[in-house]
Amino acid sequence: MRKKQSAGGPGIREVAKAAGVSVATASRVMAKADYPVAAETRQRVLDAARELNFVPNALARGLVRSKTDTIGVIVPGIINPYYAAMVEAIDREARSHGLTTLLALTDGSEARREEIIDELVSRRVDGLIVCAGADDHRPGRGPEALSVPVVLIGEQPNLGFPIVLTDNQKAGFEATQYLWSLGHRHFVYLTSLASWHDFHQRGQGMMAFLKGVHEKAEAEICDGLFGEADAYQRVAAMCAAGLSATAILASTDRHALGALAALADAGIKVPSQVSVMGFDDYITSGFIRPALTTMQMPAADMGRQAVKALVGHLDAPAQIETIQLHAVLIERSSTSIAQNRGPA
Amino acid sequence: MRKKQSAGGPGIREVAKAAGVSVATASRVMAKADYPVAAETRQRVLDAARELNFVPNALARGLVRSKTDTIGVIVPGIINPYYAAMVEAIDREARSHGLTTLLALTDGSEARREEIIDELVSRRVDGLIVCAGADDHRPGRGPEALSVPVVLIGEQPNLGFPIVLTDNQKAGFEATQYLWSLGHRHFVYLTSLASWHDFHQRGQGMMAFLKGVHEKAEAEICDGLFGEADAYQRVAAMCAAGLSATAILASTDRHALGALAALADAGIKVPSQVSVMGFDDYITSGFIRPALTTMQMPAADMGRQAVKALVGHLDAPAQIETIQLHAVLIERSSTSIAQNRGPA
DNA sequence: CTGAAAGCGCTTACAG
DNA sequence: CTGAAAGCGCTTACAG
Repeated sequence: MRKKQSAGGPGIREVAKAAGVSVATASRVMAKADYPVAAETRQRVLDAARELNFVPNALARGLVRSKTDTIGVIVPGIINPYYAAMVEAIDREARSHGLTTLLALTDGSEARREEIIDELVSRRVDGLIVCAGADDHRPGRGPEALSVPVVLIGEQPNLGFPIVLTDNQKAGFEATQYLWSLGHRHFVYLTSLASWHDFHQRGQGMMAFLKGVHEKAEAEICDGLFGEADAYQRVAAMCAAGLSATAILASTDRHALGALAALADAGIKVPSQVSVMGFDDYITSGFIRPALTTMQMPAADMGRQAVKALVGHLDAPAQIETIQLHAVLIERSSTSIAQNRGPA
Repeated sequence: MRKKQSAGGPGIREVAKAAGVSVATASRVMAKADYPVAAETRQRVLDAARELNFVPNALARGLVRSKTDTIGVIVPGIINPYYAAMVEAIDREARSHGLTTLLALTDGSEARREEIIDELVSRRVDGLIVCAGADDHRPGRGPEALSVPVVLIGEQPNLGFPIVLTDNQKAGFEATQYLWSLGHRHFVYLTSLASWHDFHQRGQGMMAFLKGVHEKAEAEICDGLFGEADAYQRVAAMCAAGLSATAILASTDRHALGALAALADAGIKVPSQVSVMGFDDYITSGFIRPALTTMQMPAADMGRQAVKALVGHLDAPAQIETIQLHAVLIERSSTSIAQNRGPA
């Protein structure tokens, strides 16, 4: 490379020249607000930079500093409002720490996830937040194989990193306990596959509760459901065959929505004939009728906690910790006739 | 800086040394799959790289190439499924062109948007996709002030860039035409502020249609609504005061959802007493009961088109073009009693 | 097919 | 408070 590139606008050298200072001084003014530089000199540099419309090259800066002030965030996707809320919270929290978020989507593929990690590491992110896919099983690389600090969100096989979790089992336990307190003794649990950690653990919580009661209870597992449409069809089929359960617990509001539609189309009244309950509390859930009772999962909070943990690690390599959060029961009219009105 | 940094894993120099070749050759093997290198030499480099767990430094690479194979994507947020779908589509399309997406969120602030542009330019993205906020008014910088190619998505004041648009006015026109064909003559349009371009134009389309009919029609604008809750309260108030309109057109499914809840709580039957229709077609909309008739906006398609336009510009500075897409009417049971069953 | 060397645009000890 | 210069880790004309 023997000749100067002209692309990319003015560099700090042009700014220095225009201000009549060395590039070292120009750099100090531009990059370190508190570095002692004579006020008048500083102003000249600032003026020159503005004049030339100077935008510093973060690539060069990152290269020499071995630090980019960025964190990589890996999620399966953002169509799912659960991850969308998580990502927005991460972005805000990161920004408040002076960090820029680099978001990457895996589409739920573990292979893609590993590619993405390399991609992000090659861009020299200062840290990584990896959000679990629904059924991540292949462990990723451990701390020794990765050159950046990592914080995990959600159940996943990677051991040895700090991790932020919501107690899904407890949430399932409490949801069932609530339905039980309403008098329900026959349950259906709508779920996807046992490999989907969160959903599976919610189901485990249900079973744990039912195992602890000293009264006869029935619970059917209806699995293999992936979206609203699956849930709709399976519940419609149950209704056609004669639904004997009085409570449907859905592993996510998405399944609950499909179930509610199927029940409505079959002429079954909710909650007087059947109660329905979900997990997540999507914005939608409070505005459908009947409004959906649900266990609100703290997606945004998980995101925030993960950033805080990561920033902690960046400042000083900290202990491997597990941060445990909890779901909150939001009671609405799909389970309780006392809650039949109001906007949410 | 007098001493070597040890951070960041092995560099290409270590790989070259381990393979017994020059860094030039190592670089060629790692970065240019088609560059003529002796097969055996190539293999030695590849082996050494794997052995050392070499992850190339994208910062250094970008610095020397003046090219990062990244595009910056600026959106207000991703909680809104409209933008979430757009961003996912952009990410996939970009990846298929070998580009990585850098996503940044403005929270709807024009000031943040401009900061973000600088941030992204400083990271030397190869191009930028700027998705309009609901009421972006302050024009951003034009092509002459920006050193990267830009493609816009959605109505916004920036002139001089290629732009991908959906014809909101036509969508509003067609929605109204459809409701009219069902016999409705008295309409309410639920919207936010006149400054929200998309919503405003949908309303303009409604008015345009009504202006063209030779029969008496009434249309009320109900504005200042921002979410489901606002729509709920306003429609609830209308119901309490005696609703005289027979058709409610909501500028977004979110408003429609609030309206449906208010109508349900007021005991007003949809669609037999009042028809409700929205825009966007969120996944939810097909599963609520009554299922929501809506104008499906091609968010994903807009994203894909924007990437294609941007890639075109990258390859060869192209013409300033406007790509116009269209909404699709999805008829469901909230307007038509013929459509009262089924999963979607 | 391969290598030596310049250079991308910054930051930062080091030396005033 | 300021500057000269080395160096971050790559890529790429140039010259074999």
